[in-house]
Amino acid sequence: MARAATTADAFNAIAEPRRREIVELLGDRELSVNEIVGGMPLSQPQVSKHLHVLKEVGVVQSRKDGRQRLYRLDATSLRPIHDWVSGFERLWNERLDRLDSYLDEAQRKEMR
Amino acid sequence: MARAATTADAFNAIAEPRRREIVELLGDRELSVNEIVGGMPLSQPQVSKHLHVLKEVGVVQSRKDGRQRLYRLDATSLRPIHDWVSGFERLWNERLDRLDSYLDEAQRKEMR
DNA sequence: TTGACATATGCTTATATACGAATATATTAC
DNA sequence: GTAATATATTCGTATATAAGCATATGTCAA
Repeated sequence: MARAATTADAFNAIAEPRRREIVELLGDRELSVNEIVGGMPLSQPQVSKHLHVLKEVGVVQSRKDGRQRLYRLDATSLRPIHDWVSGFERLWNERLDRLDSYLDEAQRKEMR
Repeated sequence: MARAATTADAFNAIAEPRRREIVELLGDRELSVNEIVGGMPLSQPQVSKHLHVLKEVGVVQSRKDGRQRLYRLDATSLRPIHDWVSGFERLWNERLDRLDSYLDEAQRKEMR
């Protein structure tokens, strides 16, 4: 089996640095494709392709406006990622980390 | 050019669902390879390979213990992901979202 | 040393990119 | 209709998996 498709979920779509850049640009406001192209060193076709991927996983939405197509971020799609990572947040808190180490050690001793 | 390597950074390493499962298992405590294998429907070689990827990006660390090799999560490696996604957290807060829409609209009108 | 156990590595295959370049498809203006 | 602008799609290529299977490496025990 090959690697999961970039369109499999937001995790995969966002793994690509360029797509994260695009998401960042859209964090401020709705943008046309060309505005995005102007904001990063990437060709128009590449931007369109990345937008396609982002749209397929629901990270962005688009609407027509004349001959432009305006894209905007749908931040709720990023929430699963946030939730998943947040589950480990306490582990990188120094104070709790020390407590954890203590508890882990105690648990390990107990299991012997 | 091909897709970025899974070992490029934590974003790419974590895009793989199986690797996220492994990370979740390690969230509780240090585990041996076989303990991980027992905790998910994956062969030992596959688990070892996934652990290799996770280790290369610093998501896990390992130490020898007799003929076992114990892996543990280094949660700080997940922090960049948390930080990046958190930057958009306010956007999925309903109340603030409405305010944003208002401000965006006002800004767009202003720019015409 | 031999054997059993734990883990890592090598090989093959099917598949999916990301980019570049060219081209196709709208949509508006003249 | 024609040209110009904005965006999407197609094609070719180099590259990188993830899984399955076999096998190598390492470590302890008798």
